[in-house]
Amino acid sequence: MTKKTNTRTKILDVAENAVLEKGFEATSIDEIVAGAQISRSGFFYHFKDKNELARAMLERYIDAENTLYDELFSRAAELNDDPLHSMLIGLKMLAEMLADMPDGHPGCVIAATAYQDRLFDKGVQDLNREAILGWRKRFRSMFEKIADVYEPRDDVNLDALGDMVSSVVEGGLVLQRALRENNAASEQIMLLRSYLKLLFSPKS
Amino acid sequence: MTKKTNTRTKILDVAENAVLEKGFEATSIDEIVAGAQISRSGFFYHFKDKNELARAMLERYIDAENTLYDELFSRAAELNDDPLHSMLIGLKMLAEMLADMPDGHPGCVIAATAYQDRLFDKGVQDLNREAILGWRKRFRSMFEKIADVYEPRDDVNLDALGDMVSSVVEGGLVLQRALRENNAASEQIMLLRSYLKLLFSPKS
DNA sequence: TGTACATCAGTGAACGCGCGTTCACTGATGTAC
DNA sequence: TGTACATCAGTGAACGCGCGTTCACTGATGTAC
Repeated sequence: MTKKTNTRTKILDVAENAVLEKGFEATSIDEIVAGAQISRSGFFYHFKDKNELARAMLERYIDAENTLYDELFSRAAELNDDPLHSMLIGLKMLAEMLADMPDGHPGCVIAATAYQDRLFDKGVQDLNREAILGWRKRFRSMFEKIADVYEPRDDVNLDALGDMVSSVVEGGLVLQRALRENNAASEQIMLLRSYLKLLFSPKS
Repeated sequence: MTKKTNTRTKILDVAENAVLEKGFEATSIDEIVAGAQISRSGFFYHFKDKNELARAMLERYIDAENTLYDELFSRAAELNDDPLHSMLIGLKMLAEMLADMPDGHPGCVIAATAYQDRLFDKGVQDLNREAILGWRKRFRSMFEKIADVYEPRDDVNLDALGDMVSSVVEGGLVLQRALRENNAASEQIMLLRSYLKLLFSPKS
């Protein structure tokens, strides 16, 4: 890793923490450069303005989340061949991961950005949208494989069901933040798991 | 209504719209007073500082949400005596209400505040927390009445299930905002409804 | 009914601080010949 | 191997604008006697 990517990463780390704590607008460049131990102009060497920082943060977050889902559900698929059971294992692992974070998951950059989107240019907003559409597609295709084996016990829109994973994660993290209860998000994911278990359980 | 409450309400209306669009910090007092057609000092006659505006906005939003839930679920109870079916009717009505809003629900003040909580004093954060705990209690007691009649088909934490209503609303609104699809929140509520239907369906 | 005073619902100008951004510059490292 | 030049990864000082907040004031309405 070059020196360049080192400093850049440090800026992004510091900025992400600050933005999750108090929002993008309320996070000053002064504060970021203090945390990253560079000068104000050092920041502008790496990012041409604050909007470009937002885009970079969001891109990095989305990549990390995608990598996490890839690893988690391919690991789950190794543990069980059945599409339903490997999905349930994956969600359990996701819930445990969230619960294991001592001070709770830092929260989701998506939600923080969504509620301040007018501050950003269209590129940042589209990034956000494309990420969620990507997760819809990912989970929808998993649910289709499950539905091929287990006929759903209720008539559901598979796109909406794909979105439900993102929705439950986002909603759970908002709750966790507002309640200051570190297991809120993890419990909501376990309820989503319970729903899928019932929805795809074989008819008796 | 006195002139005082008129102007105050107008300030809150303008502020709420602006905050939902771009966040609290990015909403300037200049912009609020322009929308409410008063002078900057007129604002400070009604609110001693920006933090007091945040508290008032949140209080008003929570009251409105509580009134909405009261009306909706008591209307649903009139339509069907059975606790499960009246719950399902109430959720359907909630989903329809969200779908009927032409430009989508304005979004949730709770989430916007939760992701900027370090900006506010403890009173504002506690208000947020108490509101969600109130909704937990409200829905938990409804689920208890249902569980008395229909034995749940899965072992669920009733507090978490009570939270799930808030979580699905919040998560759905985040999605709706990010996706720019006006029916996202409403569809997520219909999935929650589907879950409750399966969870409390009589064993065959 | 008249007068005196108090409160309400603001106005308008000013202040100072912090913010994002710019600009001229610099020392260390890399590359061409 | 030496020299010249280019690029990289920043520094430090300055700028101007917008922000939240204050303060002295004001005209309209309400209340006491």
